[in-house]
Amino acid sequence: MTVKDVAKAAGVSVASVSRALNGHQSMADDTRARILDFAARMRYMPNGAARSLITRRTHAIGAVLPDLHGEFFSELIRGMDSAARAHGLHLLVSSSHGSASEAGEVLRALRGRVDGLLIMSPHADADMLADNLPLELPTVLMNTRVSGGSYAAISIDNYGGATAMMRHLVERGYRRIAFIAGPPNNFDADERLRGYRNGLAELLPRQREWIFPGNFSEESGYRAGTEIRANGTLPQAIFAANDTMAIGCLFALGEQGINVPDDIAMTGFDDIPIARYVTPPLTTVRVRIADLGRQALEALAAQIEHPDENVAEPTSLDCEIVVRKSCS
Amino acid sequence: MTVKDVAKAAGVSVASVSRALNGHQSMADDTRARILDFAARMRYMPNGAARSLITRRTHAIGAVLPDLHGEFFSELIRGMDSAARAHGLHLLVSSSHGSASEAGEVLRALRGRVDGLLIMSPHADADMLADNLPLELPTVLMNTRVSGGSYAAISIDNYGGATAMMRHLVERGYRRIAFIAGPPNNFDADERLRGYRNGLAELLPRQREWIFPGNFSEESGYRAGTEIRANGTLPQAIFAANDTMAIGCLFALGEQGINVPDDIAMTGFDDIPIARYVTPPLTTVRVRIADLGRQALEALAAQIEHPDENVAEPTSLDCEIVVRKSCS
DNA sequence: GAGCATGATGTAAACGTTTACATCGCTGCG
DNA sequence: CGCAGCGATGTAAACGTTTACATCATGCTC
Repeated sequence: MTVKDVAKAAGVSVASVSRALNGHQSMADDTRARILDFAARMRYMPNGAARSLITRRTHAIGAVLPDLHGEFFSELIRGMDSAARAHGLHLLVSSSHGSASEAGEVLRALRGRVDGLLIMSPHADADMLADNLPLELPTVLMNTRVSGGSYAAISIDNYGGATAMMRHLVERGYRRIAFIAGPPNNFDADERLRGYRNGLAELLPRQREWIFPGNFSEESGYRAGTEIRANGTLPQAIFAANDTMAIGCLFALGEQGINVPDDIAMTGFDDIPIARYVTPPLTTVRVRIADLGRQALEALAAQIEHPDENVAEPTSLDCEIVVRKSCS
Repeated sequence: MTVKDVAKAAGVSVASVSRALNGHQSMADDTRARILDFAARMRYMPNGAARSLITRRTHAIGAVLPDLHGEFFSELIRGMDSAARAHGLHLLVSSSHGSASEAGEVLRALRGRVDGLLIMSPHADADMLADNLPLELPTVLMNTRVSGGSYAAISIDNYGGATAMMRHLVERGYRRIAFIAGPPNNFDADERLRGYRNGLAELLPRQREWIFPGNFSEESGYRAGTEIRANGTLPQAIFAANDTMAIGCLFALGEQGINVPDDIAMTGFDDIPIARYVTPPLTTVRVRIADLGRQALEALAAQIEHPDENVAEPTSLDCEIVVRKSCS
């Protein structure tokens, strides 16, 4: 079923069929109606690849993500998707590239398939992008440390959120505050850690840092929770670099009979939907994840529609503390 | 940057460039190396649209989903994605089509962009599919009531899981069992409801049905939880049609000082990752969601690779009861 | 040394669209 | 009547690949 078949059936040229389908103006109304009728009857559907080839538009945008695990990405994709469909764009998701070379391959494979790229990847540094991105391909970087000029970037204000949380904990009277870190070399994780460290140094200069390793997974939070007694004295509060770890940790504490918030306060980061449903409900830093996705897509769409304009300044999304019962 | 530019630079024909890039056999090793070298230096990346046009392969598959909310879809997409990348396929996700016509549009828009389709949609009945799907496009239906022949289908054994849960509750001695239903006209929701009803009728013929409306959202579970006292006597157990509602309900019960499982037992369906982290941990029906996605994609890939073979019989994925503390 | 098989490379058609340009037939005006 | 102008339609080029087929050089066999 191609445009030719429809043309032959309707007794017109391919150009007319194309014009009828794309709603061009200078056409006799009855001709258009007849063509559309034939097209519908024949179940003709234009071939996207052929169309993309000539129009240089695919109406698809690629989202390159580090992972798809958990509610964070679910929310992120949801935000992107809703904005995408508002712009008539499709969303191509790609994920879990362990290495920079794998991430590079993904990027290269997307050439000619998408009109723009949304990239969130620990491997996305300036060199890697330059190596693997076609020039002139609209791109928005999310939560990345690459900055300065050539790409648009949008981030969560991880640092601001983490310091705000530290301030909150200190105001509530907590002093011995431990931190469960995210994966090394992860932008968000690093920024949150930096917020913890600087917050501690500024607000409680006497206190030592107390950091458990983690990798954003429930399991790593759980592990941190089981090691909490290891060096004798308990912390008064634990600040996990994301909610998922906080929940894993909460679970481990529960198993040991440690009461939250009476024995230890617990806080997280992200405010994933279930944070309010765990026991006790989790005090956390709200990140409007879906908004992040939505705004990133909007920025990308703007770039696609106005390719000549300069790329926008890096934007960052404010966070806000959500107080619940996990922190008295 | 096209194949022509590379050819010119390397002083060969476009055919040679194409052959070098695609690893064809009959080529002098040094020629190939030289071409590859030029291609790399010039940052040449083949245009996917052009390639698709001639090869009739896009290496993309479309996932048409009803929604993207919550961990269910996150897991599903993750399962699909991991299988997809194992087959060298990209995943195009599309979601939240409220109406049949909107869903139809999505399907049509995918023509020529994908090698196959994974469809999970309440609107996907036989007619609608016939109207909007190009003939011969490999398709796998997920959790749908359409059956019988023309399309491959893979489902969760919702009915079996729900009856198994009823059996479990009855064995534990619960008699007054309420059910929080999912959205009307949703295949999974209907099957689970059917499991509750038939289970009740068979195992406890004396007991009346007790059904709260819901729509799979936390909020609707919460609402059901607040109405639990409405008709005087409390149920002994509540079986929610999915975990998300069970968690919302748990939260509402907690607010009213109703103890789970001592006052009321609570069970869900899906075993989403956080089900084990709520308090009390949720007894539920485990559905291997990621596996569902993975197997659907495998079935689709098989269809794509062997288009001549008959479509496989509808498959269904067994569920299993996961006993946790929410049900003594 | 002629003929031939073989392997390397080039030429050009094909994929299914869109669109610039050409053509054609009217209408209306001088 | 002739011609400009215009609206409707057709023709064909272009998009960037892949690949069937043609060509060509090489080396081998007899």
